[in-house]
Amino acid sequence: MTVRAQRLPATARRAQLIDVARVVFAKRGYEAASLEEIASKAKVSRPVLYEHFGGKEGLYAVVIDREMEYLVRRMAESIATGAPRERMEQAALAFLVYVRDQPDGFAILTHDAPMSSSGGTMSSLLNDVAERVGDVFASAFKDAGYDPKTAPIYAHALVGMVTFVGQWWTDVRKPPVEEVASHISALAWMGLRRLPKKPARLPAKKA
Amino acid sequence: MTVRAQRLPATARRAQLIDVARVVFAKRGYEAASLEEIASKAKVSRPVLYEHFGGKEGLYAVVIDREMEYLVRRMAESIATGAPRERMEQAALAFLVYVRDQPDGFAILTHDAPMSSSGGTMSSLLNDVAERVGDVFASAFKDAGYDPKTAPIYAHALVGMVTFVGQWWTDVRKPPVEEVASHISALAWMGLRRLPKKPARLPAKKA
DNA sequence: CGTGTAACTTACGGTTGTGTAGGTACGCGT
DNA sequence: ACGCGTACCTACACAACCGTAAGTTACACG
Repeated sequence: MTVRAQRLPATARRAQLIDVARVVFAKRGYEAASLEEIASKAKVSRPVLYEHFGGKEGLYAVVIDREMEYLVRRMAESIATGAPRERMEQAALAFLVYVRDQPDGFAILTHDAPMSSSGGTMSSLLNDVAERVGDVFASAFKDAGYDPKTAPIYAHALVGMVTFVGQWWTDVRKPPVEEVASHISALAWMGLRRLPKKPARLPAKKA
Repeated sequence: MTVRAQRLPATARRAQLIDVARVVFAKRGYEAASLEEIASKAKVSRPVLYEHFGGKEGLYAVVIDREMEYLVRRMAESIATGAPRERMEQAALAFLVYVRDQPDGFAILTHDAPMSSSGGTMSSLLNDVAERVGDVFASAFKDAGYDPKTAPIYAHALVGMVTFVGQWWTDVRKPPVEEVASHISALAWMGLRRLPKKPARLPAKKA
């Protein structure tokens, strides 16, 4: 017989459950994750989850929402100021810092999302991020005389770069993200043709 | 009562089952796919699947193996000859042609892979591709005086670019892959700084 | 010190999916 | 036409989940 759970106020319990669910969804992905496991890791019985979130989809939605919110805010802050090249490097760095400091959150974003219950296609969460980047590019392209219709290509290319490198870095955890970010932005900015031997590190940005 | 399945020789049935499984795994991902659905789509009862592949993991393993084999062969052929810049564009093009012509196969590679049954981590299939690219880069970097330890960064960055753009292209299906490939390789080679207004198309390569 | 309500639980029903045991029919070779 | 093996099926045992109903404990407040 499992010991009775410690009684918590609703909001506190809710917060704890979200934290636990984050970890489980990160490790297993949506499909393979079970409410059973989440409940047991939270030292609580399953109906509590239904009480708070209505079911698996509801819980997942809350977790996703929080994570996207967090990431997008961080990215937006990081690219608010500076010259184009600096913004790009800052964006890459912000993303990689997220990968480093919130590995569970990052894992969730890279896992398969559940089907939209009406049977639609499987959609990558990071597509939303890429689309926002695409908007930025589209207007910049317009000003600079490039074809704005090609903007999504470049936007997705850049998001794909950092995402995939981030996944690799998660395994290796070396070198430090600042160095990785400078390599990535060097590649994106200079191209392979004029790759600097050792990309310069960004000066620390003051908060 | 479902009609009795048409009797097929083992090898033919096996081939058909792999084809059907490919489609189902592509649409659902490993976890959400069920042998039930595969069997029914193949107009066959479930035990037939066990007869041929031993179980879900076995079937999945066969499908994956075929797909990786196919993709890697295509990529290897495409980068066999030419100057560095051309090879890169050819590689990107080959990948995107695969995305276009084998959408199911590509979907499978981008979906979550099942856990290695001993409880390991979820591994992206495309990591293997990136690692091969990494080897190419490592030796090239050594010759050119770059730090070979940074090669994986660039390899993963490039694979991530085409993968993510490929996923986007799957939704939009426009512009033609040849144009997308030339944009991508222009970005990777020239960098954002010196982006050409309209990247030149590659001359058709003779088989 | 009761009493009501918020927080949690045990218990059940139903569905879906994996894997296996044992039986049936098709059609080829002779 | 008659085996006989290959191909295939029905049926079952079992486990994992999801979701819900109904009951139980603890704490706050009059």
